Amino acid sequence: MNSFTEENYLKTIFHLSVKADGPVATNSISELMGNKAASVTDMLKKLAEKDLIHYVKYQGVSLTNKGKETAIAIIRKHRLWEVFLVEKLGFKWDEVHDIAEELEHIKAPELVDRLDAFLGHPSHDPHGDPIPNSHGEFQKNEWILLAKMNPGQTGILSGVSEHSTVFLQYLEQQGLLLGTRIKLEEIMAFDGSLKLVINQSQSLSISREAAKNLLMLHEN
Amino acid sequence: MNSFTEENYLKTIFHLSVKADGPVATNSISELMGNKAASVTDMLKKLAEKDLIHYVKYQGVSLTNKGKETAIAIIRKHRLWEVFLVEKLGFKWDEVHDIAEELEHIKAPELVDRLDAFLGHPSHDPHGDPIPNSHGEFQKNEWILLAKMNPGQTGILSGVSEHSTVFLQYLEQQGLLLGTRIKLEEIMAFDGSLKLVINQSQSLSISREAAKNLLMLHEN
DNA sequence: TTAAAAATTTAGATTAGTCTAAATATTGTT
DNA sequence: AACAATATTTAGACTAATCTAAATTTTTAA
Ligand SMILES: [Mn+2]
Ligand SMILES: [Mn+2]
Ligand SMILES: [Mn+2]
Ligand SMILES: [Mn+2]
Repeated sequence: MNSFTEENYLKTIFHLSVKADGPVATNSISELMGNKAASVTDMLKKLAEKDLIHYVKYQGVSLTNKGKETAIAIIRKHRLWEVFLVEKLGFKWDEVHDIAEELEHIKAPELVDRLDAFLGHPSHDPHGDPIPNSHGEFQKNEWILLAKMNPGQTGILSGVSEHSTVFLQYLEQQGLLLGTRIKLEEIMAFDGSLKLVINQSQSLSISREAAKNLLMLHEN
Repeated sequence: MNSFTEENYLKTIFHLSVKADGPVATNSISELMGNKAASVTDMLKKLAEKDLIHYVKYQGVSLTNKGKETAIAIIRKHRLWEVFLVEKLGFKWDEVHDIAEELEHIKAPELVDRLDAFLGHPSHDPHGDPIPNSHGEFQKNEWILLAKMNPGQTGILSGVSEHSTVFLQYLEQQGLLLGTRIKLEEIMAFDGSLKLVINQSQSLSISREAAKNLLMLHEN
């Protein structure tokens, strides 16, 4: 069995692999996990030893099939627990990420599938991320960053790429919930901030920083 | 914050304190936890340092108020999760102890009380043990061991003092569920085994070993 | 009341995961 | 191509939790 720590490394490597399409760099893992690069190197050796990653000194890493399966299983648990916390226990979407960070490491093999059934096999977590099924399959969302859209375009806010409480509370305060229709009116030349119209009525301005974490689906 | 390991020691010491009324011996902790006595001594020093136990070299330990509160909080979580697993996820009572052993260490402070409310503030876990409330209060059950009863006496099976899967499956197979009315007919002179009548109809024989783990309430 | 047995603690070692500082390899730039 | 900057790895050290073997204390019982 893998330790709590090994699982967190695998999950981090998985998330980084999705973005960058080459191998994942030691430093990027170090940065995302808040560990020093030297510590990361030690762990990479151990994960390679266990056939969870492909590791070539100085050349970065990628997940083996075994490693990918393991990572996806953890992500599945994380997202199912987030649904549980919001749907059943009444937590708000900005309160559940850290709790799920603990719950995702519970090992009991029966538990996940029973939880999934209890929740009615949800397809997405409270932040819009797809939940892998028990075979590890899940659809890739056709998301486009709000920050990449052009003035005049419209879309539905369907996900967030940052799960921190501060960010999610900010969104809620601005009325930016998942499912909100957003029209990008204008991009300010001065600071790149975005002028929006939400739900065809309310107008609102947000920073480019914020827009980089908002995932949109085109209407159709 | 206390580590996973420290929490398990506190819980073990609490359970041992309930039985033996003097201080708890190093060896008894060692035996129950499956660790060597030398390891226990190391941990006792650490727990004493953190004011969770009273520890006098060679004289055994007892919990401080702080230690007792901590232990009860963990037991509360353990028992609530067991109820969740049985009531909501459909696990059987013999499958949940080990899973709860993991879940009891989840730290999120909001979680417990929300779970408690979601479950409708249950008073007992699936094995008949009382669940402490959020202030750490819980009634002591007036249990008597089946093995201590006399022939002719009748009672309701209300708890078990052993939570292992093998034992619980054995009980289920014999039709010995919580709530069953049991009349003790006779104690065999040869091996001390007990002849029972359950629910006023079915007759059944069990070992003294089994009877030592069955907790009865007198009818009234 | 003293010697043997049992319980407990100490000493010294090991493993996982982390760190800092130093060494080495890779990449980018003149 | 050579040097500087950056990225990565190695070396050596630390903490938490465990172990074995040896030393010490307490208990039992002759
Ligand atoms: Mn999350
Ligand atoms: Mn995690
Ligand atoms: Mn239990
Ligand atoms: Mn535990």
